[in-house]
Amino acid sequence: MSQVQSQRMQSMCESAKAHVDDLLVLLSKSKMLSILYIMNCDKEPMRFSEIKKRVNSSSTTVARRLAELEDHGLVTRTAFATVPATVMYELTDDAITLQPSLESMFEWVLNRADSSV
Amino acid sequence: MSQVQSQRMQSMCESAKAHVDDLLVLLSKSKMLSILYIMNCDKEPMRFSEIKKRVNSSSTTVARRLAELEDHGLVTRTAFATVPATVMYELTDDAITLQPSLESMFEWVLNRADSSV
DNA sequence: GTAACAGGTTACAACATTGTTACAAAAGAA
DNA sequence: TTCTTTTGTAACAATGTTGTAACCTGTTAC
Repeated sequence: MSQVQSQRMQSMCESAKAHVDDLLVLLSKSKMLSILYIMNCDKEPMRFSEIKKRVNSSSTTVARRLAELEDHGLVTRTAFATVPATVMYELTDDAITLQPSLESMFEWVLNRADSSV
Repeated sequence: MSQVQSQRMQSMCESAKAHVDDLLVLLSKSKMLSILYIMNCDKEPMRFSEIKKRVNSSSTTVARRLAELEDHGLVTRTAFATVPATVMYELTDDAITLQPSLESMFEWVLNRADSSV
């Protein structure tokens, strides 16, 4: 850990610790890392059905995860009045800054999964 | 996503996908990222009580997480016959290769928590 | 003999999360 | 008119996870 980070850690007030925990809880929810990773691969806005198909989970869970991401300002939701409905989800700039970490973490996961087969 | 990764994704057999999911589920368990991060900061072997204190969780949960990490070959557990007992946990080389991702992810989390106060 | 310590385990009740099923809206196609 | 589509939501039972409280080991100190 760098000295700057260490100092920041130590000087952090309770409310910031709560925010850190909050974010870690968010990121630790089921399928959350996958959703963020998938959306970061294709930088384009993505439809609900496409996300659902790629993470291979129920509508309920995907809808919940996307709502939580929206609540935290990590995705934007845009609905188009087509028939049938079209809804696009897009990562915010803040979420995009998480990309290097995600990519590096998934690379580790893929390598480990590979070598364990 | 790089072309190499993309190809690896597509050519992955079902069992590898299962391994990926397994790892993502592991990493998504409560306190797991924190434990890995903390142990990666201090590279030294760490005592159970120290880990427990730093992640601020119950013995039960910390013990469960450490056992899961050991099962996955990400930490080693070494018991010393001192009185009272001393047990040291240490990241394996494999787990240490996850460090850059973790550090970068926690930096993102800390920055976001900071700016949301 | 009993208190204290680290490092747990076990049982269990409370709580959280999941997927399933049913439903809805809106409009164009058959 | 009814079917189809996408994008969800609501209710609910099943399942999973958590912390708490009690207990255990082994040895040294009182």
